[in-house]
Amino acid sequence: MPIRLTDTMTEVVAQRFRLLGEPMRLRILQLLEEGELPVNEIVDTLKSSQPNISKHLQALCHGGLICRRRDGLNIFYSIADPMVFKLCDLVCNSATEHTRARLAEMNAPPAGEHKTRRNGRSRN
Amino acid sequence: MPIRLTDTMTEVVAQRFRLLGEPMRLRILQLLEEGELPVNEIVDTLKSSQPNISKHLQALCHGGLICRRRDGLNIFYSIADPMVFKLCDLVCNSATEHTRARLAEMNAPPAGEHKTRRNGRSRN
DNA sequence: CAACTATATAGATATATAGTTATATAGTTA
DNA sequence: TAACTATATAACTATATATCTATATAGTTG
Repeated sequence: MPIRLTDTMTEVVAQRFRLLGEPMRLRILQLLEEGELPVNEIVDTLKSSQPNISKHLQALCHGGLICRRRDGLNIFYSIADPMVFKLCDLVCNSATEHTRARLAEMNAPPAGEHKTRRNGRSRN
Repeated sequence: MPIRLTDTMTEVVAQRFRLLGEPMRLRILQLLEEGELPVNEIVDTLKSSQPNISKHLQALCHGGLICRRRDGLNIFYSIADPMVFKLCDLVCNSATEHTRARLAEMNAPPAGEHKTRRNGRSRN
């Protein structure tokens, strides 16, 4: 079957990946992995502006990756979907391997791509 | 431990997620899941311009998610790292669940929160 | 109530990038 | 060689968004 996902679902999945495609948001998620935190602590730890952190928190919250709880003046954010860490591990391992392979390439001479003879069009 | 990833590694991981955060690239990956394909078939199937597809293919190739092989005039691309499908499945399931939860929220009255009853807040 | 604190939002700017059209490159075939 | 084909790249436009500053909102405390 050619299509695994509908167009709509593809958009949704892409949207989620994009949510994870920002270093600052990844840092926030890593921070929250230890447990819930109020905004000001995240701001202090990550050394960014409060509005910026708030915006990223909104984005993550809206995307369902974290959730919020109010306690007095503080808003505590926490991980809503631990799946993100599985994702990060997968990507991290894969990226590491890719980098290692590239380094190996640079050490070993490329030796030329073996040119295969053409075998007509591949209509399947 | 507060920090799971170094700053550099966080950037690398974010970069990879961003690579997956584009519907067109996800469609390309889904297409290639069936097997290697030359550029022109991808262009025909996805109904985008050839330069656009080529650019996305370059990005995916550079990121190590797909690899290329020349055969005569054709360049065949194929999946280099099947991990992407694990990622997609994870995200897909998580997103589906999130959507389902939201729908349930809309049906059930929001009795959970303490004092949020003064007026119907449209935002969430 | 006013003053204060914590967080959210609005508006502006700058950068990244998806898509376009036009052209270049590489390989093939006459 | 020139003509042709498949793919890549360049230059541009338009859109998205990360970050900033300033301000608004919500809750607390005097």
